Amino acid sequence: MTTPPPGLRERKKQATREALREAALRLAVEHGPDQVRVEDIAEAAGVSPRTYNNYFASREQAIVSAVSADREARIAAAVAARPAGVRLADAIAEAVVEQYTNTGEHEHEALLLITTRTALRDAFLDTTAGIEAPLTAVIAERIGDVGAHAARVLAASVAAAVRIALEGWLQPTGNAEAAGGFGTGGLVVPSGSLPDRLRAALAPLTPAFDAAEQRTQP
Amino acid sequence: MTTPPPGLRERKKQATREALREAALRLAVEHGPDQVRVEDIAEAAGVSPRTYNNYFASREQAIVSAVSADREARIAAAVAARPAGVRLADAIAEAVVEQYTNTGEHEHEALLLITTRTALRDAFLDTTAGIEAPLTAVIAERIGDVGAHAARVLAASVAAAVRIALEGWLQPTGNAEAAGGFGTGGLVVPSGSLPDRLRAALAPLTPAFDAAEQRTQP
DNA sequence: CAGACAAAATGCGTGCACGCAAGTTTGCGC
DNA sequence: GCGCAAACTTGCGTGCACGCATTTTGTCTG
Repeated sequence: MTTPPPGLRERKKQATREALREAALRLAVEHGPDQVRVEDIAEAAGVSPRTYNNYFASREQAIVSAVSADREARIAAAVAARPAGVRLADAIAEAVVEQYTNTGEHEHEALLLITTRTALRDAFLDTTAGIEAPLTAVIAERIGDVGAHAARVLAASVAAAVRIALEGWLQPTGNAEAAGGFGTGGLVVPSGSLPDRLRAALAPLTPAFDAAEQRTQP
Repeated sequence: MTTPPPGLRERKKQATREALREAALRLAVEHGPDQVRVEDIAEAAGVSPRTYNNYFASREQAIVSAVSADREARIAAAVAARPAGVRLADAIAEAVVEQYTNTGEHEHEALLLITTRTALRDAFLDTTAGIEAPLTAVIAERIGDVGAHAARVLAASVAAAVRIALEGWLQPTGNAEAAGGFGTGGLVVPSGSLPDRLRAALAPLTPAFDAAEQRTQP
């Protein structure tokens, strides 16, 4: 289940993908997100515009993917790396926080950019959906095949929680009427760091994980 | 907090929206989903193509919205209608099942259509996101303001679960390798009715709701 | 009722996503 | 090495989403 030897074909493909990522982000930072056309990105990466669209389904996706890279796979690996003794809920929370905390200098600059445009923000939030599949796998491994459904649902819930945490974190200035049709009541956390937000968002799901875990190892 | 008297303006707007919905679905059924251009839908509804895009952000959204209509608001109302005695998790599960079960003749025809195109299927699944906000409101009302965060997360989890249930239900034929990188283990529910799927998807979240509910009413 | 004001409809222009049908490269067995 | 099949790239054409400026249409007030 390891990488056999990645042939030339695959390596070239990854190189192109990386070139597009890098070009997209760099141009967006240099000239502003709205002043960059797909044509420019493709040219900077040395491919045709049509090829660009074989790699990314939207302009925003390319820019954002330079930041999110392949966090998806790393989260699953981070969960699997935790000793089997710790509670599943804790293992996941720690892994998630860990993977969303490596804010390199380079990335921080990009995040500021993302905050400025709603389309970019949305694209970034959509990347959380990518962690569902890997998470489903590791969760299912813990709670056994009888909980295959549950694994899927729990993974999706985690993704949703992470999304919510990021959503609030990327909010430039605090605003009200965010929840659903009525003010949030007035006493929500004003801002908070990203790790705190992530932990807070994941906390409500803990009981569900505990229950799922206990059902298999009584 | 009731509807004062909805002016002519608002009524016309809803009429236009309804006309677009109806036209989109009808034309899609008649000529096939791919043979219908936005221009056709707009013309059938008696508005300009540009106006069409003021109501719907994509062609698929218009078609799908004829089915999903405003299930969002109805789900929240259905939850609120349950007596305060029943467990929150049960109230939500019942309300969700109830709202996704009224398969009118007309709707069933549309669902078959949706199954045939991936783009339509995705658009339909995306409608589940719309129930988050109303659900957040009703959940928050039950568990109090201290659980404002939790309400948001739980609502999103419910939406995710519903999405998963619908996803599986719309699958034309059973296929493997659906979960995350490895076979589902072999013993998942082959098909099942929609209500069953919904209940099964929501079940893993029950402990989380119980915990949230107890924290406020010990 | 007239005139001001807000909201929605419309026309136009631009960039984009993507299907399709070549053309080109890579991998592989002989 | 040779040639073939699959994978990837590219050009082209079409329909679409959406910003902007303008016109039309409710709505409110004196």
